[in-house]
Amino acid sequence: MHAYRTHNCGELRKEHVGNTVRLSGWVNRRRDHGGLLFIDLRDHYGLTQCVVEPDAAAFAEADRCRSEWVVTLTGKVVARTPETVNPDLPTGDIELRIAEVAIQSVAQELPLPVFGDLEYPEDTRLKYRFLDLRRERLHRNITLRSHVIASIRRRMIAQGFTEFQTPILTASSPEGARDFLVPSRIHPGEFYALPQAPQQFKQLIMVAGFDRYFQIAPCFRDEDARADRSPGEFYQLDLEMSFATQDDVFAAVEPVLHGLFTEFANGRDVGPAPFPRIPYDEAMLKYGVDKPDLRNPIVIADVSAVFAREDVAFKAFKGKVVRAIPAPGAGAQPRSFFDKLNDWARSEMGAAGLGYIVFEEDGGKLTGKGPIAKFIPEDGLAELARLSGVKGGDALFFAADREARAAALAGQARIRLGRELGLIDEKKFAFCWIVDFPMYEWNEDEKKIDFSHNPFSMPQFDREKFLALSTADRDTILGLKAYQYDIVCNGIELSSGAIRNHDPDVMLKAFEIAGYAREETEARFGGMLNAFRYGAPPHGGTAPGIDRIVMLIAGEENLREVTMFPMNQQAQDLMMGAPSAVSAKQLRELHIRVVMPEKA
RNA sequence: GGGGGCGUAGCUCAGUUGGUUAGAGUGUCGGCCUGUCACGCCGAAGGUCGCGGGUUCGAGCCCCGUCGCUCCCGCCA
Repeated sequence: MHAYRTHNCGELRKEHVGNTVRLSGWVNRRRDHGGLLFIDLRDHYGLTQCVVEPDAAAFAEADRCRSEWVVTLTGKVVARTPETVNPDLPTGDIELRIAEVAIQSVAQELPLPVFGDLEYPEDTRLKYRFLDLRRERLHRNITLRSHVIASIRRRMIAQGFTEFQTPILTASSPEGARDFLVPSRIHPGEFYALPQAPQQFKQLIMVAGFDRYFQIAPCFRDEDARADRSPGEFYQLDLEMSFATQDDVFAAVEPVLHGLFTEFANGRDVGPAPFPRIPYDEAMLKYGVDKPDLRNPIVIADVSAVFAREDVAFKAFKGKVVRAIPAPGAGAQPRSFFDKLNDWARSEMGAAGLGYIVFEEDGGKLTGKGPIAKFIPEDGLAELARLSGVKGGDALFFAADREARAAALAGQARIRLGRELGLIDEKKFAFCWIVDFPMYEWNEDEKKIDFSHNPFSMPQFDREKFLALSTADRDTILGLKAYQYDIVCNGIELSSGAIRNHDPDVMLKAFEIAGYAREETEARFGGMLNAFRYGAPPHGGTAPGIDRIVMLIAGEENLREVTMFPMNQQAQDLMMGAPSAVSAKQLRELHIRVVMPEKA
């Protein structure tokens, strides 16, 4: 007989009755009935009830066992009597009659119980991650993550993509996020950087003629964490295609994501492919964000013209962009509902307020109630209702400000209203592409033009005219769109991608517009720029976030619930104790001297 | 860097206007129990109330500071 097990803890059924078997696992639960002792033995595969009586030879040893001890139990499989069958357990028809007990490992009193499904504080869970991972929820999520990644690999390979690895120690690149730096021992004063993404490498792979690349790629960015943003590191399904248009990329990615989410939908609805394609400008108008949750039926309308009318006397909105956010059925909400939203807009969004009108229908005629309704004549109200699509019993909220701020406030109000009015269908995955992102944006602080997203994207503009642009063409430049797109699901940005700029002249010009001298661009992106001078195929791709995909499929709101060994919000690994100080010898070898920040 | 929330037994939490010896559940330990599967019953141990200072006759509770965790803004594809 095998030293540890003949079967796993989720395996035994009626047909095994009469067999002598050996199981190993953790003591999930111990129930001592005096004349009878039950031990539920747990492993990765399941749970098996084991039982022993006081007159049995193995009783004394079994009686010592406590929660989370690791033990090997040997004995005969017996059928349970009909009234003691446990229908909730796959192994519930049988039990193991313990004849032999071998204790493999004992456990101290647990800082985090494995049994049960109570919530525990994050720091305890992170410090004792190995215990938390034994618990059903995390164990299931992490296993799911593995299945999701396996499915992604299958689907990508089926679509003709080839997986390649790219370096982890590479060069710092100036754009985007802060880099993690690794000091060089051999080259004093010089540093490697961990890749923020394999962006340049995958473009070089295209130049090298490999045509369709993918990788489950680790990415490193030294920025602050959020619930949907792990500190430091995360994984992307990085992919790139040669001789591909934007539509080709969409056509390659849609079946992978649609198929993947359908495979793991578990009763949830996955909207049909092709996914809706929404231009960035339209998204900002209708949803007030560039990552709209399309499960939320609310659509924002621009009603600036109504408040600009001479017969509309509401001064606070004059000369401003006014966005209207319909709140279906909110007419039935108490006054406090409206006050709360107004308070939220003032305190958290820094807005002047969130005005509203409650619409009532009276014999086919629409009337308005609320603080600002009286400033608007009857046909003005009708126009508001027409533009926003509200009807009797609905409320209409207003965000008034400069355009960007009005859009942002309206967008956040839309999210809040959707949630609070229960308009979100939780059993749905709503995908969309956001397309035509602006190439550049105005940096108000530094009074200069910045790349608004990925600097390697191809501008949607005639090549010769682009090369001829000058700083005098500011409005044209800020109006430029790029072949740059995002995939969004349920209001979460899953990925961004682009058709790349593979033309060295256009690239140098693109950087020049953003304030990088030609020599500087050559110095910083020389590797890639140089490659483009030796025959570069037109190419493009994208990189959906693996962690966020798993989070959506697992129905979790936090990345730590789908990450095996996550760091806390302060980017510390509480289990391993990272980051940590290193020895003086290590620092000397790396030619590094530590200068601590001065205490304020 | 800034804002919100939280911090009381190993764990989850309660603790009234500031008032005797800070409680419950769970876990641990001991006793009883032959069919439980969140077993049941009895008992015991277990607390620098995050830390420091202040106000007060008296502080878990009020004030100031500080530390930790978390959510958000800034930052970030």
